[in-house]
Amino acid sequence: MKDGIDRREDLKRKGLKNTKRRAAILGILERQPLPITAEQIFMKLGRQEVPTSLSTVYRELDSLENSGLVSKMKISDSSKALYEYNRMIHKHYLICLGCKKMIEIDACPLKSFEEKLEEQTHFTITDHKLDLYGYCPECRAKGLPKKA
Amino acid sequence: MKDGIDRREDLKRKGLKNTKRRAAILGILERQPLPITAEQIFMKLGRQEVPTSLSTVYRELDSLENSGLVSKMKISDSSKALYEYNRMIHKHYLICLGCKKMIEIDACPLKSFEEKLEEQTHFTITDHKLDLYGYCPECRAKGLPKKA
DNA sequence: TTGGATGCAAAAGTTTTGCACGGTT
DNA sequence: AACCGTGCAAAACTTTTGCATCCAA
Repeated sequence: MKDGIDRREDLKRKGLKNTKRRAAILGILERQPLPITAEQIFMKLGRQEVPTSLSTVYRELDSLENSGLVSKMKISDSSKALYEYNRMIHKHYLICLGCKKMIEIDACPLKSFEEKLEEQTHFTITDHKLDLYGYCPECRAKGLPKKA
Repeated sequence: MKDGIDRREDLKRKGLKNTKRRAAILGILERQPLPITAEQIFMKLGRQEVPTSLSTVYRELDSLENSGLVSKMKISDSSKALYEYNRMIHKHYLICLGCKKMIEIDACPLKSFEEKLEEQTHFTITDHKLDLYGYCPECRAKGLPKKA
């Protein structure tokens, strides 16, 4: 976990001012093991006595994303975007279609696949998005997925 | 390419009425090699003299998706959803970050990876979402991605 | 005839923006 | 002082919904 000084360094390097709200948002994201929505951050800020408007939360997340400190993602076709602290570790998520719980997956099987595709398509592949979906043991025990 | 009779059969099997608009939307999607937005379908309908309200387009896409005839997807964090005729073929897309062109990829390297994950997590994995991103030869020639 | 399909307008939900003011450097 | 950050309200944008009417089976 980074302290205030480290955080100030991160921001300074990116040319961002070290404001109370910005530091609080980064701190929340750093302590969060899984991606969360802008609204969840907004509510946590309130509880931590750093009242912040929702529009500021979105604006901060946007600049933190542009500076590379935070990543934005969407799962499936859910409406709200999710944000996570960018730990610079490539990873994927396995998401339960029943209870929506997410599990972090560190392994990634795509390196050689991408190399093959680059040869075939002459694209330069820079990135990919992979999420897996299914049912966790608990939801299976509850009889999910429902059978017809 | 399916004709009107085949299309009527598809719909009937799903318990959907064979209306002019529904058939037109299915026809457009069938002829489309790549996923398109609701708005693009809306505009194509106008050009084909099947004027349709945008809300009906969304409603139709929703029922066609529920019946399994059409698939809905979102790429990256783009705002609009994309729809494609469900050809019952598992596939992925490689998307150029410069010009947004999409290439269909038929191969999928995830089967054994999913089996391993099922063992490790005790999830039942039913699906996944994989899109690849990069730059096509044309955009690379134009100097994309821009270097700092 | 009857229930689904449709258009229109309004609403919903998430995210963005204009503007005036406040805080950091 | 200069510039970025912030709150508030309003707007933007995609998608959904209520309701009256229409059409296919």
